[in-house]
Formats: sequence, structure tokens, C-alpha cells
Amino acid sequence: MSPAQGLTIGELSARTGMPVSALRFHEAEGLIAPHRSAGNQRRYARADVRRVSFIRIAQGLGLSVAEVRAELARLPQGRTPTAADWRAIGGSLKERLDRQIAELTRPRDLLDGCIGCGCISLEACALYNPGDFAAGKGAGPRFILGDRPAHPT
Amino acid sequence: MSPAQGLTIGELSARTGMPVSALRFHEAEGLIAPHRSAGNQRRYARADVRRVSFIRIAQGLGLSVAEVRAELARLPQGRTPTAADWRAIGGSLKERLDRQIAELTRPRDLLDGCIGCGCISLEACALYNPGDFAAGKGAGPRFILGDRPAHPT
DNA sequence: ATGCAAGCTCAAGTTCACTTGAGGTCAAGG
DNA sequence: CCTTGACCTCAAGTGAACTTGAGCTTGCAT
Repeated sequence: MSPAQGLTIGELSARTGMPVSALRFHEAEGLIAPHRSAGNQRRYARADVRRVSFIRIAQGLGLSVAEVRAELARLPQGRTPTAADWRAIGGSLKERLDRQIAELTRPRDLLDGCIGCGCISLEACALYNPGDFAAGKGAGPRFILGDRPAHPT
Repeated sequence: MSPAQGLTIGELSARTGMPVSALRFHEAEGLIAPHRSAGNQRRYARADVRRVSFIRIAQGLGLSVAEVRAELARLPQGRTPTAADWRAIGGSLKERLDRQIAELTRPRDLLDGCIGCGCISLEACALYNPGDFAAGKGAGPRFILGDRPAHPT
């Protein structure tokens, strides 16, 4: 195996667990940019294993492709990212998780109160219109927590 | 307004904030079952306001239509649900939220560790294969075994 | 009686994140 | 040289949860 050539898409898929079709899709979405061999086949750098692993982790945590792209955009271009580069992104992910936990904790506590009073689903209930969840407009699926608006029609 | 006749779809929409199209969709999905007027128009019972409010809350908390349907199936048929009936469902929702919070807290704490060590996205990182984010299908994670990146990059 | 908002049904469109399929190319072994 | 398997592109399909549109009917006010 010659590391100078880089990994084929199949090899990267095997190392990361990311399906080949997903790797191609993510390339089209701008999450990763392999170079090509003489015969037009994708060749991935060693550091791309880490990049793809990050994509998997981030999506498992609920980030959309656009959000992952935004995080990855913070990595340096031209040079292989260092541990410190990844650390910064890890911090951003943690903040996100903290926010999500808080957004779940509030209704949970509200629900505790509701269980006592039996008011669940009453229009006056604090749960009913906390202002941030619900309120989806536009086409397309609604996302768990966070509700990304599509765009006005 | 004659309460004997029930609410029209537009009235229910106005009271709950649920779009008319969504009410019709939810009926097709079996979440709600209004009766019909002589002229084939939907007529909703007063208690349906509560039911639709619940659907909104539950979906805001991340339940899918199928999951909402499952919760609603626990309500008594034939009789208008009491506060106690709704309370039982509230308890089930709370358990769900507790689980979700726990599922977010674990990776958050893991990430705290990763921020210290800079290992994020390393194949060996605890975050990478915590066992619950979907993992790939097929054989186990061979990337954990046997694939140590000799030097941090 | 007439007008028109509001209701009805059914089909098709929308977004996201991919997967699947068709049809063709490349690389390595025998 | 030939075959086989991995790779390529591009188009279309998937499923969730709705929305939008077309074409037609109801119901209430004037």
C-alpha cells in the first residue's frame, strides 16, 4: 500500500463505517474534497479519516449537513488540522449539547408541574406555548428540537 | 354558535394553531377522528381541542406521528378523557424526556473529556462508538481494533 | 337567488439525507 | 487479453410530515 496515493473510497468507507454512497453525497455537499487519481477515482488523505469520523459524530449528535459544513469550515484550509483545531470544534459541539439539554430540561420540569395539576394540553398550560417549540411553518419535515425554517414562500 | 354541532375544521385550527391541512393529514394518520355533518364536513368535539393541543406539544418534544398515535391510543375510547387520563400520558412524556436528556448528557460529558485530550474524531475516542448512535450495519467496528493512528496529527 | 368564503378529495410537490439503479470505466489478477 | 470487482456519473426513489393545487360542493349572508 502506498500512502502517497491516498485511500480509495472503499478503503475510507471501511475505516470509517461511512457508506460509499454517503461519502460521495457528502462530497457533493461540500463536506469533504478528495483529489482524483489519473483515472478519475477519488483519493482521500489520511486526515480525511478523522474528518469523516467527525461528520459521523456530529450527525449522531443531531447536526444537519449544513451545520456540519459550518463547523468544518472553521478548520484550516491547505494544512492538515491539528489536535488544537479539532479541540475548538469539540468546544462548539459541547455548547450545542448544553443548549439542547437545557431546551429539553425546561419542558421536562414544566411537565412535572403539569402531572400534578393535570392541565396537560390545556391552552393555558405553560407547556402549550413556551414560545420556542412548535410554531413551524413552511414545507418539509420538522426537526427534533430546533426547527430549522425552510424559507418564506 | 351551537355546541351541539361541534367545531368546524377552521374553528379548531383557529383555537389550536394547527393548520387546516395538518388537521386533515392527522386524521388520515389516525390521530383524530371527527364525525361528519350532513354535508360531509368535519365536525370536531370540544375535547378535540385538547387532543390537538397534545399533538402539538408532543411533536414539539420530538415525537413522531407514530409515537403520538401510540400515546393517544392509551386514552379511553367512547368517553371523553379525564384529567387523570391526560396525566398518565404526561407521565409517559416525562419519562421520554428524561431518557432524551440522559442520551445527550453522556456524549456531552464525553466531549468534555475529549476537549481536554484533543482526541475528538480519533477512531479510539469514546465518542466515536458509544454504541447507540446508529453505528453501521454489518460487521462490528473494525476501525476501533487494529487501526491506531500512530501519531496525532 | 346569488355570491363567495370555507369545506371536500385526491394528486403532486417540498426538504433532508441519503440510497438505488442504469449504464459505463478502471485496475489488478490469471 | 480477459474477466471481475471496485469505481465513475447522473437520475430517480425513499420516508417523514406536511403543504399546495386543481376542481368541485356547502353553507351562510345579502
